[in-house]
Amino acid sequence: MMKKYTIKNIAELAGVSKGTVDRVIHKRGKVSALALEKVTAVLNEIDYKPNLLARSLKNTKDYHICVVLPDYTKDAFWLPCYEGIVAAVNEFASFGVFIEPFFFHPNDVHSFVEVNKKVLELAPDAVLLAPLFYKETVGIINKYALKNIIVSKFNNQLEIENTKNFVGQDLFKSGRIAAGLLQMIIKKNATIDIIHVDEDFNNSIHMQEKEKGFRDYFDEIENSDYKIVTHNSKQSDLANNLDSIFSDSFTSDAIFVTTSKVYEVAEFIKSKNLNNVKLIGYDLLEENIQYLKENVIDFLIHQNPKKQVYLGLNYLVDFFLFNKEIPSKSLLPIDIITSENIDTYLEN
Amino acid sequence: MMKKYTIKNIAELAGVSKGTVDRVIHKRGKVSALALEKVTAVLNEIDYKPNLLARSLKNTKDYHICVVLPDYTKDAFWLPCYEGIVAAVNEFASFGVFIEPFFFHPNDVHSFVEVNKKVLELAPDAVLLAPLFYKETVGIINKYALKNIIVSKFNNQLEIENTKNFVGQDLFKSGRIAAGLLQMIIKKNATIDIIHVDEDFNNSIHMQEKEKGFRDYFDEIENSDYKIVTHNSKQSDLANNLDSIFSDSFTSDAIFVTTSKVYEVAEFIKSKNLNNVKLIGYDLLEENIQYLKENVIDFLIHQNPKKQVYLGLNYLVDFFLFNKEIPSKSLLPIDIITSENIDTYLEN
DNA sequence: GTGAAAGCGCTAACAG
DNA sequence: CTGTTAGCGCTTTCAC
Repeated sequence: MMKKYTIKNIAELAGVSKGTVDRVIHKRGKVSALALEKVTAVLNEIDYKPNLLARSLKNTKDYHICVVLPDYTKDAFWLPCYEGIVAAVNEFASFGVFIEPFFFHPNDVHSFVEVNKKVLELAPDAVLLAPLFYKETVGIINKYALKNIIVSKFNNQLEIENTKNFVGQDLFKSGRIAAGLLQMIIKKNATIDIIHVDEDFNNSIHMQEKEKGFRDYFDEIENSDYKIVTHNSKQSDLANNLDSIFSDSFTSDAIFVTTSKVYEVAEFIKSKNLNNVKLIGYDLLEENIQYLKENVIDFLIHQNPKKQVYLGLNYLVDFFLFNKEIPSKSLLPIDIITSENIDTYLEN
Repeated sequence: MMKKYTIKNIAELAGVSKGTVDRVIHKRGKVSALALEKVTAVLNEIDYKPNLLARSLKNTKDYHICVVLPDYTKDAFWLPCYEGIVAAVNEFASFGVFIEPFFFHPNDVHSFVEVNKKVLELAPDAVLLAPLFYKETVGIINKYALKNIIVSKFNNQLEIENTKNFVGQDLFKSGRIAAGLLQMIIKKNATIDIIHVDEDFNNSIHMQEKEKGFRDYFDEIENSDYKIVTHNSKQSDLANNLDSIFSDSFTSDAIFVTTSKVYEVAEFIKSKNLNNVKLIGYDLLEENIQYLKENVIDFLIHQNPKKQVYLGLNYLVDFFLFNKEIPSKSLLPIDIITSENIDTYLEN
């Protein structure tokens, strides 16, 4: 067990003052060659770890972080993100960090732009945002950059300059995972339908990436002939589309829904008693959990939105308070959820 | 956005001194009714959050935590635990917390006792331990308690008095999860073998709990007749036992291995070309990962030992530094791992 | 180029 | 019972 050193100790050992030690440690210059040498000699001898609490205390500055995300009353997918924010607000308030959520309408570019304008005027220290709309995000991010506001993204991995980091999942892989799971529980060369359910198509890059991964998996299987058909459907047209998927001339063995709207498909399957149709989709919405427990949905893939937001905020806080580096990208594990392990995730 | 208040602010608002405010906040008494009233009035008005950095800085005490766990060179299961320790050591050293690992031999009660004796003499502030041996653990924990050393447990949930908390998983549930996964990929009323592979039987409560959950799941399925046979096998006898499981007169459709030694079974299955036998087991050991990727193992259940240790340590640190409460029990999510999502867990 | 000193917010010791 | 004061470790300002 080694002794703990403070700046004062080092100053004494090197025969200089605390101020000089500090200048050396932070490379602030204005140090004579001799002093520099004496201090570095000591530093090399011992294992000095600055006391991060003290360092941060000195900096009595308050930090302000805004989170820009879709309104969870419009799309329940975003509810856990809000919970992540609430958790972070409580956790970090005691350290002088204020976190504030700002909501936009998930299908309305205009509200996205407006809300970002508002945030821009507030000039917080950092913004964590769900960049649903590519073009508009590019514009707004540049404005943030001009004001030296740090921007982090979560959930949607748009390749954009000037952002500090991204927290989310690898969507291609998540598509492959869905495919791997389905393959295990369906017969060889089955007929599979991919359904992209979304009100608008702002989510389309997301969904396409998942589809690519899904198809990639089945393409790799040798001597096989799975029939995979893709459908784009607005939520409102879904019933019609499903009717035709299960019409006399067609039928489906399994369905992969690329969004959290899988409960809509589950409802249809349950009502039509299509008990043999395998179903896989995304996210732990109330309705999805219900259908999972009833085994209408076989698997859910957990995108962990709460953790995404919390982690994104945590990175920023550690950066501000303790100068910790932020990784440019953190891809979270992709959790497979069944009716059996769901509870262990909900307890959290 | 609300203003941030300090003790000084409150003192001014209440017309008393900082000392008095501190006494009120910490209920240290020795405060006149009038002063008490004035201060509480102010506290009710505003939302005061003490600056935890400052509070902790004042307390210049160093904390010492010992982790007692099996030697990972004897059983690779414990390697990630060690990694969790290393991560925590680096993370928390800057806050004046020293964390030190102590290893015992996983099959040797004696070494467990000896190592705990050594730790006891060091008299750290807290001990995080993997309580492999029930009886001996009870004895040692009482000795820790006498010295006011906080004890936390991880991995093995022995019901023991005088411990601060437990981090681990619900083993019964993990057995059910294994069952649910197998059921999806085997034919109805298949023959299933449960194999408890372990050198000694110190792990037996662990394994039995998993078996209970596993059987519970199949018992619940109506109108079914799955044939489930349990085998206890030392690692050294495993080949013989497997030979008899797959002898002419018997055969198995699926195997559930209740420990991380599933790779031993995988090796057998691969060498005998038993391609149709489904296999599920525990933990992300190198060998297990290899067989998972080759699809010899169908599923692994991830017990997240690294996270268990890190979280256990994190609780202790937050308790020491910031007085955060420690939950008496935290059950981690039970992750389902396939050849497709394994990489997303390894990147971490 | 360097040291001395002040102060971040909180706690604890001490004098009154 | 209460106010003042010193000091945790670090940073920053200000004389010299």
